[in-house]
Amino acid sequence: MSKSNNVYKDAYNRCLRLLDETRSLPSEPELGALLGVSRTTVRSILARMEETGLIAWNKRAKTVLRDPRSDDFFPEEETDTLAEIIERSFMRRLLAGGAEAGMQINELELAREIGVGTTSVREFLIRFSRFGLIEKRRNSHWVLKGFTRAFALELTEIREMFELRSAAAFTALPQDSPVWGDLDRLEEEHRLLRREIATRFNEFSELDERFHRLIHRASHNRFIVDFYDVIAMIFHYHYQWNKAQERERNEVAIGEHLTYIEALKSRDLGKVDAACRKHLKSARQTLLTSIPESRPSQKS
Amino acid sequence: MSKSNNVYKDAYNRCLRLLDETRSLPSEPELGALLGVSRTTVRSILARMEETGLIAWNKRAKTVLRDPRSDDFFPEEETDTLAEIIERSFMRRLLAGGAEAGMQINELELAREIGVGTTSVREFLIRFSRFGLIEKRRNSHWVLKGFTRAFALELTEIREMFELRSAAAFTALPQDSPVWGDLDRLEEEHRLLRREIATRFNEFSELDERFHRLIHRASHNRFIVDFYDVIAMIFHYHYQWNKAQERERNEVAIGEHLTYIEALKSRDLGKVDAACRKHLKSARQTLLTSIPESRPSQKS
DNA sequence: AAACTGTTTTTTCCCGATAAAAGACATTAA
DNA sequence: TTAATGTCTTTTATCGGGAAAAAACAGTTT
Repeated sequence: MSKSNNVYKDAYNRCLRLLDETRSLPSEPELGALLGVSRTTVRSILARMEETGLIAWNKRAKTVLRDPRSDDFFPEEETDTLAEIIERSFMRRLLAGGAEAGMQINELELAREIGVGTTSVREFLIRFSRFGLIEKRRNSHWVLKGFTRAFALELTEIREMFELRSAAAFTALPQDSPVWGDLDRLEEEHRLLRREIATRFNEFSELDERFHRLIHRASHNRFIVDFYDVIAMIFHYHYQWNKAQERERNEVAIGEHLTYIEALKSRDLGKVDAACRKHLKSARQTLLTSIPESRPSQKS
Repeated sequence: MSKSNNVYKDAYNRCLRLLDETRSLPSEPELGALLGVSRTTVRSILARMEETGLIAWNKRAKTVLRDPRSDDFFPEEETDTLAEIIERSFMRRLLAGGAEAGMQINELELAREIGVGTTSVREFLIRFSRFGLIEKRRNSHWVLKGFTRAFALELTEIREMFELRSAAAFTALPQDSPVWGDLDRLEEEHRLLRREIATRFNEFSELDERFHRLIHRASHNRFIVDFYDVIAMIFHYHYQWNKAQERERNEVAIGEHLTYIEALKSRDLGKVDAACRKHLKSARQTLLTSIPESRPSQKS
């Protein structure tokens, strides 16, 4: 067993949802493009759909025979990539306490615990290292630096630097740039979400990420754009971790975003700067309050 | 053959150089700390040194019997880590032309060409990806983004942002901080190098890196400090690539560094800002001129 | 009893192998 | 003659295994 077929399973599930909408499926290359997989995988999917009586498949004709039932779907947990599985396990350990800074990370132990090969764990750790939470000792183990107050401050310092610059670049974008349309749509989504905040408040984090990524992209700088991955990762887990006053926090953030959007649309640099600073300051505050204050270290 | 013993060979060579200086070697743990390896490796080294008649080894007594000859050393190329070997091969390909942006990178082919396993190549590519020169397509190959003008501009934009901030932080450091001593020593080295610039101009790049790292460290921000790895990597290969007017360029840079150091010591923020800006501007210029202007693309 | 040496266990690093997935080539239908 | 399908080849993702190196443990020496 060398490679799981999660790509196939995930694409299969997504393809099932497509079945509801049409009477017949498009061509193999088209389906591949739609699902983001190769034709090889598309054909495996079609083969199984034929087998389970979902479609009749003869060359170009792929007729839908029946609606998918819930037991046609592969279980959710089988559709995750190994990287996702490892990241989740790792972050659970990291956030579930008992993860003191300085603690060493054992590849073999992690691999055994998660039930995967060491290679995958190694690759994960290498990829993960750019988030600044772990560090490698030459020819030796990894060291946990910890999700500390210092980390949050360093992270937000860069974030503020980058976002202020991106926001300024944003206002300088020509009127016919498609970003203005994107911004209008995001604004609309914000207004919608605010109206239904009572029930949909947990949808904010996804909207938040799309909004900030749009702004960062205006920098046209790959290092700034890529850095948002670090922020997104931290906030992703932060949102899962810190549920205190989630509704209120998100409501406030939506308001700040709308002010920020207005400022961007006015193209008034002073206003943009102020709105951006204000929002980032409160974002930093929320992040900081969610960090469990570690006992003051006995000595330097 | 699963793992080369380059750690042992490299440490052995370094240990040989130690032999010149003393009549007897220190304890095993001490030697390990000195060479940065474990006791296991130290003992392998001692075992071989005894075998080749370099030392007499009996428990604590490790007496030097003769001076090492040049054929006692392991060949240089056997002391490199796999990661170094792969990086060098990869960068040679990248800089030796024929590496158009958009070209796809084949792990298997790279591994075969360099004569290493695919795992090592994969790990290298993952580590290397943070430099922003390559990018991974999900479930598929890597894509070369190319060492282009755009890359250099994006890199230097961040560099300038980070260094200006670090330099400002530097001036705010208390008088009793050890960095002022470090700075004095670096200044002395600069003066020395300037005096002997005619013969030692190629030693500048190493001094340059130490100087800028010292400044970046003052930011106390891991993301800023880590980003210098990207700059160092690019400049490392840039120095090997672009030898045009190396002496002149380095002489100018030394002058700029000295002004910059004076400014830091004066703790006058305005002066620091000006000196830093001036130096970074000329550094950017040198980098830009070394980039082969690619033919304007036929169409978007 | 502190610091060393001798020995054993564990972990890291790296390869080769294999199934999944992508990609290329050949063939056929509209 | 274009765009699909059918078939074959190559590449990627992942595992298990084994040597190098680190780390832990036990026994000695000063």
